[in-house]
Amino acid sequence: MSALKKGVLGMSGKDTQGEDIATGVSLELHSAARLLRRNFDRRARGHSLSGSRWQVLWHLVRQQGQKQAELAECLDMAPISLARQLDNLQREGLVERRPDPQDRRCFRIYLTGQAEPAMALLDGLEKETRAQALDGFSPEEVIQLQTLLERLRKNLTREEIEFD
Amino acid sequence: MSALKKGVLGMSGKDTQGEDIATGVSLELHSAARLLRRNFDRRARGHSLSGSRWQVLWHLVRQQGQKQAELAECLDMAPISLARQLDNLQREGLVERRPDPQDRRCFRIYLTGQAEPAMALLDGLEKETRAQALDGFSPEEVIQLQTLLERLRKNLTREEIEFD
DNA sequence: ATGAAATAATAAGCAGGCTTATAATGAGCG
DNA sequence: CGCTCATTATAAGCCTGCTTATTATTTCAT
Repeated sequence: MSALKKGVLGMSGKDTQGEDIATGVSLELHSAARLLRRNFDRRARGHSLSGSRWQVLWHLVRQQGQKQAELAECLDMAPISLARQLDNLQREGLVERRPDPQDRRCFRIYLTGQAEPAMALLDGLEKETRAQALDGFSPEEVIQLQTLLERLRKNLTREEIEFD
Repeated sequence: MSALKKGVLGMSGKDTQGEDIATGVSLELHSAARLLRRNFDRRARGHSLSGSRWQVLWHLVRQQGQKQAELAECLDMAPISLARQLDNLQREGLVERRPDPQDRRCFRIYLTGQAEPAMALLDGLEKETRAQALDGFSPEEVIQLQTLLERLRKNLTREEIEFD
């Protein structure tokens, strides 16, 4: 059964218990993400904001002027999904689509002045949620988690490209 | 600014850089979960299955006979969300709702015989996705990730209860 | 015993993500 | 030039999850 080259799955073959534990990673990841989002969204709802809006704005604060396709890739999100988020953000006056003079197909995305107070609020809410989620974590553990997740994410995005 | 009791957020106050890194945990978690789901769902789509179906079935293989509310709590999911999943799974003949003789309000959830081959297939797909996601991870790192996520999840579910 | 409060499942309707398909524009090559 | 192919944004429609509201039943306190 070539248990040798299994690598990560190396625990397989021993018993089902080992596999169950490994499988748990997928489930934990899902649950954790869902709970995090729910927690954040509950805080943000009153202000007619949300986690997904925050995610987009957070990136824009750090990098404006990208076209939608670029921005979507940075956010690991399908372009159409981002487009709808931008529709909403634009309607609420937080974001601006500026036509690109070089290429009439695309828009460049910028924050408006109104985005600043909204971001201040959202950053606060995110901090609260994060503090709850990471209660009892040492700073090293936070970095550890962050690093592991980053590697996982890169493994999966790399895979996306190879898929084509 | 009482930077002392900040705990996890202890890096704040120094500079924005530290906060950005900490904030990244939320974003990474979201992205990782989304990519994982997308990867799995792409594999499963051809068989008219999905990650969310797998999640429910996976739990049922290990514990049958729970009522929906109990099952939903195990899965960190709102009861109504589970209900709709069960509707689908039932329609496809993978799951059964049996009335509880003691309490006519609730059903007990069981797998049918048809569930077994579907689970074999899904477990295989999940293994593939997981292998990609965790490529390059040592077994210890997988455990680490799993453990950190579990703690995070528990922090957030504990919080849910306190919310009431 | 009975009426009020809790609990189980579901319905209605929204938000966010994805796939697939389309229209418009740009790029490249004959 | 002109034709094909790639790319940008969007539309239509599905899946999954949530909140809030409803109905049926149970529990419990009086």
